Amino acid sequence: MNNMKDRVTIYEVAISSGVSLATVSRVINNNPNVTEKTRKKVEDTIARLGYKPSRLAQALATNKTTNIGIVIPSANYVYIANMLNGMTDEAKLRGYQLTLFVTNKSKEDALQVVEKVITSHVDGAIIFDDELDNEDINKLASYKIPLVVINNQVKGDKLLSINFDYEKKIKDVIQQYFKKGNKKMYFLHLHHSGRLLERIEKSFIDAHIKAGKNYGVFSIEDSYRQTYADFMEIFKSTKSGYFLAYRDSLAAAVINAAIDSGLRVPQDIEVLSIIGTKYVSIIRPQLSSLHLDLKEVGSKAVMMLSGLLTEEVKEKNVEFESTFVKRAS
Amino acid sequence: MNNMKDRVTIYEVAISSGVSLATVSRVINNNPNVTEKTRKKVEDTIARLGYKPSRLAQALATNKTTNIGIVIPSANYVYIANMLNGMTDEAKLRGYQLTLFVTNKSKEDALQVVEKVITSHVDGAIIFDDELDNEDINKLASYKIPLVVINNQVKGDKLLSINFDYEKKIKDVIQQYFKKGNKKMYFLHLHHSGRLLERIEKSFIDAHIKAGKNYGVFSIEDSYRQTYADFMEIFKSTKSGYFLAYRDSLAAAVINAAIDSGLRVPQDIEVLSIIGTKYVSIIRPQLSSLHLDLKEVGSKAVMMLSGLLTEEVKEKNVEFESTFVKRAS
DNA sequence: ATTTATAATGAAAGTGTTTTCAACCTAAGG
DNA sequence: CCTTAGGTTGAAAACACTTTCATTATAAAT
Repeated sequence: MNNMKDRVTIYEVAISSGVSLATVSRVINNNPNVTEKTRKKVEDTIARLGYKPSRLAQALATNKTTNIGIVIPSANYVYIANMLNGMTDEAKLRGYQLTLFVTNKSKEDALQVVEKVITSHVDGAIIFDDELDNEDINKLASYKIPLVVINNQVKGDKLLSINFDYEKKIKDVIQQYFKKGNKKMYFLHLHHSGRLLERIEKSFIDAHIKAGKNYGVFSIEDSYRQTYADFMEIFKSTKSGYFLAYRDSLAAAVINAAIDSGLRVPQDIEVLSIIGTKYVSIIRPQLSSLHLDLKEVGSKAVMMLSGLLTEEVKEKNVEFESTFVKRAS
Repeated sequence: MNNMKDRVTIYEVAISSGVSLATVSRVINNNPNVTEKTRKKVEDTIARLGYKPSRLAQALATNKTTNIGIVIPSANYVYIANMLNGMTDEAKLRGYQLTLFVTNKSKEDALQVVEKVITSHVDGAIIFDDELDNEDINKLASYKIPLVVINNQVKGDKLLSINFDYEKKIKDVIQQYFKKGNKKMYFLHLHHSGRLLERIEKSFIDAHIKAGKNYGVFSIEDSYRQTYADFMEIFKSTKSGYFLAYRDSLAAAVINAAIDSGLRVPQDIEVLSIIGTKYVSIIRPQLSSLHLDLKEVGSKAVMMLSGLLTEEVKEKNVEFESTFVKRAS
């Protein structure tokens, strides 16, 4: 049995149902200017032949691909997976496909990604990656690619943005802590973590300077294993402190190292994970975190982009508010 | 300053450099049959005009998109994120883009996804989703879409496959346990978890029947929170057991519930996470698991598909071997 | 029955490339 | 100096659609 199908084209459908290409096209696109009779006829032969329009040819003709590009540093982070989850759901609802572009946190790759996005003919793109700077994003914009930019401080006339209030919230948390807490606070500085974290770090430092308080910064690798090892070392001498880490896996490294060093959480060591995923409550002791519904962010981003594409922009900038959730750490 | 660019076409490049479309095309595609002189001339005007070939038009003309479709149940699982990570890296290396198709574990969505993959003109697809059955996959194959199928028992002439040895390994683990362990074993049955888990469950049950041993099955939701709640209840009466859970977040639910119920791990309660991600060693007590490098699986899948596309198939079926890693649970 | 307005249809051009084939040019060989 | 072979080039068709505009068919109005 040879049921291999050669792609059937609109041309064959037209011939086979005795109408013109234009009419078939109208049927496909639900154009009302077709008699019920011919519509039925065409639909029948479409079904009989198993015709499926080529999105490629449609895209070329209409200059719309129904593809949207997603620019992220990597697919491997849980918080990004959460966001992707929201995006895929919303995209499916609205008939878009998602194409992934990952920068791997490298400037070189980021430049490549910009080129790829331009030549890929996406209808628009969502950028959640602060490896892309003003120049990159303006380049995309100059190619008339509608953009939603998440948590990246770039400016631009046409672009929509979503921002988080991490910097502000961190400041609040710190202020609050100054009143009651007594441990020295430490910020975990990550290399190549992007400008969001830099801004948060600045926020952290500013708050301390303003209050005339002492603080510490540890530089760590973006690796649970390495951070755990580092802190096993650190906790040989440092016996107390309040540690602010970017993600829950890094915060978990601190917490686990503390406990494995015989320190008590939160009596001796306190830990805050800035970006919390569902693992904050799986890890024991449970991690305090700034909670944000990343899935919601993802679907919001797609909604906004979709609005931009259909020229029904409702909000140009939305800010997501995170909430500080105090857990056992 | 208006630096908005209208897309410059190959036509304009041809005019502007005084050659034909064909020649420009040759330059773009590194066709050797072009004199250095004209090549230089064309390349200069390409640079000057900022011309970028339209991948859409190229795709239509060549019937190649350099896009590959990735079919997954959801982007939200860590093990899938790991695999995606391997895929994006390998795809970048080989010049492919990844387009996501998620089925949401619904048969209806799966059918839609099949249609979308067909009309999307991907060069090939990687399927890691056992919501797609023989019929679906044969349909894709009948449209001549090169396929790599991961952990899905479908048969097919042209398709490449990657499989895991979970069923066999589970059997081994159980046999081993029969020799030394004394707790009753329980399998955590997930609704809508797909046929992979069903096969593993069958493997589990078979092993017990064969050995004439007693076993238990708990039906759970695919949710950490719910599973945790369920087991807080279960542990009021059940005070010991060896629990096999599909993913680490579910295994963690059991372990946390056990500990929060005052039971000891592993003295009273033992837990095995079948699919382990990096969280198995973050969670305390650390989870025993079957270890598999999912990132590697992802890149292997892309390599294989890439081979299929360039007609250099080396392996038709590869089996990834998982290793049982005994940790503190 | 004739005119008029409107709805349905088709021809053809447009979308931005690649590719085939014929034509052309150049340099080598006689 | 002429022929020939080989490498370079361009014209035009092909890819699978959409869309505009002109034409034809249909129904309504006189």
